[in-house]
Amino acid sequence: MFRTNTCGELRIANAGEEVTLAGWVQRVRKMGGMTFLDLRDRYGITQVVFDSSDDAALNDAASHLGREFVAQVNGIVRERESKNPNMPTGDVEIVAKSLNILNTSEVPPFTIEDNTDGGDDLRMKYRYLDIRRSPVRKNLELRHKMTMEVRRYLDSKGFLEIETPMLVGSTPEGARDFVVPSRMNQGQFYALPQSPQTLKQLLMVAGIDRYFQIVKCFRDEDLRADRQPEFTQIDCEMSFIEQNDIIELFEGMAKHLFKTIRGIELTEPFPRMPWADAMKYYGSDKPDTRFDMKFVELMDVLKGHGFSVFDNAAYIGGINAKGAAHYTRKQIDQLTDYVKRSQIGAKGMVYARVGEDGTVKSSVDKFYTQEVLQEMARKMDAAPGDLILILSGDDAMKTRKQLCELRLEMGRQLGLRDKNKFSCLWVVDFPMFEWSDEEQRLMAMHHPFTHPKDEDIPMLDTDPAAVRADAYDMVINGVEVGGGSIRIHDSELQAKMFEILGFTPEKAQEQFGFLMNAFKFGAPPHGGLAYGLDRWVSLFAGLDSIRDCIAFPKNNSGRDVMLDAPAALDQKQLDELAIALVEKPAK
RNA sequence: GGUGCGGUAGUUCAGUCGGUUAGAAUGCCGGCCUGUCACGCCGGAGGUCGCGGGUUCGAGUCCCGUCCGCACCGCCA
Repeated sequence: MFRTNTCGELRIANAGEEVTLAGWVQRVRKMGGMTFLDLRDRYGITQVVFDSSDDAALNDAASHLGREFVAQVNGIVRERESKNPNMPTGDVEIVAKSLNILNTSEVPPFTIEDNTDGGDDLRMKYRYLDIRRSPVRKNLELRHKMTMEVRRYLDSKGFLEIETPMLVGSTPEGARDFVVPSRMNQGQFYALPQSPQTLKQLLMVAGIDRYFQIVKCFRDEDLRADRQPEFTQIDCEMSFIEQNDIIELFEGMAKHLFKTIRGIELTEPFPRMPWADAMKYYGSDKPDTRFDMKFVELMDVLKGHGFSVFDNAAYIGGINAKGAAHYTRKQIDQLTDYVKRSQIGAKGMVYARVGEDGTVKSSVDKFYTQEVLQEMARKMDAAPGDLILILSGDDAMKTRKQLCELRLEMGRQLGLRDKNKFSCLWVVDFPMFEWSDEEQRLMAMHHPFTHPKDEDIPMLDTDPAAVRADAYDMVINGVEVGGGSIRIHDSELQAKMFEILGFTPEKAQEQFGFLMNAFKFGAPPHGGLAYGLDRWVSLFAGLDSIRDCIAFPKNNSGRDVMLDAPAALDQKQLDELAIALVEKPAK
């Protein structure tokens, strides 16, 4: 037998047993006449002891082991003379009888320990070494456990897992496609799916009724800490349902995951917040509701008192940072600089402290009487010790987004964004469309197959920008962990949607004819949802970046630094594909 | 496409106002050590200061360009 046990399982009860372990050399401690070896595998670390008074040659061999050598050790489990309470196997050690070096190793470029000395770049280049570290391995284990629970839950609800193709056609709308040239159809290209959206709808037409798939999706857009060019969705679709059915079923799945993965029992229904409220009170369609600090509009209180910045503003809004009146001038200046950064773009920030005696001291005292400031404080629900921060601007939506950034930063500074606290909600009633300045047309906010709210359908002809959709996002701690919608199942309505989106009937037929044709053959009412697996795992693992729960992620510029991909193709391959590269013109 | 921060020993970093031979920790190599577990002690090796140009008597340090990494904005139905 290659090994009788793993390096994580032996306990005091095993004392006296003869065992064989195999693993990697974590560390060797040479004490002269005796040598301690920490042997590591996926399951843990076990100490092996070599004693020159028992076997001098064996002790010598052990003392020459290098880090990350692969070794097989046979010996007797013994209770330790001095125990290590910090490790699960710390009560025992293996008294070595034999040592077999299965492979040597070069010195690794960074330490294979929980707190490695390696930087991100280096860890990615040697990801196979990084994954030997338990924090990374645990994230992958968590991910595995989550997919198991997802399958268990959805299976119990009658869902079928069905694979859809990775090589599909490119579609307009939405993100840029990754494209794959076709050798057999020269000059033509597949696209990798941004999501199996239309295919799962066709499965509904096919009568599958409840479908899911844990599936890779591809979007050729710039990366972020929470965005990879390939990512995994838990993609679901159901027939003969209403929005509420979907929300309840997938809220059930969220609760199942919280319970089985994090041991958190969520009993209350998740709040459902209309999109308009999310924007009004949080300036975001994915508010972090772990803390309150809602926006309060202050136009009526602060406008018209001779402070020209506010007098000319289209929006004035404040947040109440409870108990933050102790903020120094320097801290407030830093906050001002924060919101004035080009990424946020506020022009300035007004602040007001509520003193212990209840008086309000602001940075714009010369424009406002204490009465006005008191009225503002009342509106803000401010108590002694609170700090009020106010932004204004001539574009209400932009100013709200700036205030949103300020709110999140204050939440962070005040320690209100605890990674072990979870606040879930549904954001519902998204707008159907949003205006694109670049394209000079309405674009689908969710996607072109989203069903408008029944009561808003008449407005498709009169005021399409005001139409709301049967679309919903699940938001946890300010992270959009999933979203979906009721779909259009009527070819007439779908055609109208394409028309509003600026498609000619010919173009719509060319791009989405397969879907509209399918709808002519008895498409059932249907809808669905997709959860972002990477984001869920990151949230449960308390990670700052989804990269940490992906075995082999891409870097900031979409490169796999381990594989050194993407890379140029051989001329022969290009010729087979009939692809000619264009020299980039010099700048 | 844009903004910010970073790039110095294998690794993580420090390096003052531009000034002598560029440092620390850790890792690595050698020696000592029989109860260590971040073992300890002694000794040693290890540098294209990302790359190119400029300013200067003199550049790791200042300026310009460029490459790479990270975070963010745009973008991401």
